[in-house]
Amino acid sequence: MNPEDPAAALVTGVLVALADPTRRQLLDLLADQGQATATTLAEGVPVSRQAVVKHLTVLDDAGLVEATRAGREVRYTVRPDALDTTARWMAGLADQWDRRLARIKRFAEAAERDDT
Amino acid sequence: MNPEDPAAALVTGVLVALADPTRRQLLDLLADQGQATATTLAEGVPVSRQAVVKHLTVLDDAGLVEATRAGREVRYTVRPDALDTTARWMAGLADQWDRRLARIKRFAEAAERDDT
DNA sequence: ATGCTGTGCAACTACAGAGTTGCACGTCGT
DNA sequence: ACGACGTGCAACTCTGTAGTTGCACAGCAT
Repeated sequence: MNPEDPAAALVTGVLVALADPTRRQLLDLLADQGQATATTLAEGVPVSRQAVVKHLTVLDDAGLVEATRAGREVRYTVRPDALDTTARWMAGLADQWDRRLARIKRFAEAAERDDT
Repeated sequence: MNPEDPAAALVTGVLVALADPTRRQLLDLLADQGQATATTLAEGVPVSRQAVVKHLTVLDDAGLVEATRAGREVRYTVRPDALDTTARWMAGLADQWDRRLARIKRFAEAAERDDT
C-alpha cells in the first residue's frame, strides 16, 4: 500500500479512527440513532462533550461520519462508504496473504521432494 | 461490539496493530518474503531492530504473525486468519450501517408524505 | 576456545493523542 | 431584550507508545 495512493490514506484514516474504543462506541450510538449531536452523544459515553467533539472530528476526517449544521446545533450521521472501502481492502489483503502462503507452501514441498 | 466478547478483543487488537504504518510495512515485507527475522526486517524499514521487535510483539499479540524459534534466530511468518476475521467483521458492520440508513430513509420519506 | 552474529532485557527520551476545564460566541424561545 | 442552550476555541495535564541506546546472553563457525 503505497503512501502516495489516495485510497491508502483513506484506509489509514479509517483504521486509526476504528482503533479507539470510544470512537467505535460513538459510531455504534450514531448508527443506532441515525442522527445525533455531540452534546447528546456525550450523554451516552463516559467522557466530556469536548472529548466527543474531538473524536467526531477524527471520524469526520476518516470519512466515517458527516456533519450537518442545523441552526445552532451540528448533527452527525454515519457514512458507510469509507468503512466499506476499508473492509474490501482488508479482505483483499487477507486473500493476498493466503495466496502467497500457498505458493510458499508449494515451494517447500517441491524442495522436500528434491531432497528425498 | 461488547468488550466481553473474545472475538471483539481479537478485532480490536488487529485494528490497533494495523493502525501503525510501520507495522503495515513490516507485514508487507513479511508477506512478501514469507519468512524473516527481526534483524533482517530492520534492514527494510527506517527504524532500529529493537523497534521492529516491539512491533512484531504487537503483531503477534494481535495474531497477525507467528514466531518460530530456529536455533539462535526467531523467524516470523504472516497469519491471515485474524486479518480475515476482522475483514469479515468490518464488512458486516458496513452492511449493518447500510441497512440502518435505509430504514431511517424510509422513515423520513414516510414523515414527508404525512406532511404533504 | 574464541570471535561473530542474533536475541533479549532494561532504562531512558520524546512526542502524539485522549481527556479535561474555562470562557467566549452564536442561536433559539419567550 | 434577555436568558438558556449548543458550539467553538484555547490552554493545560497526563498517559501510552514509538523510538533509541547500551549491555548481557545464547548459538554457530572455525
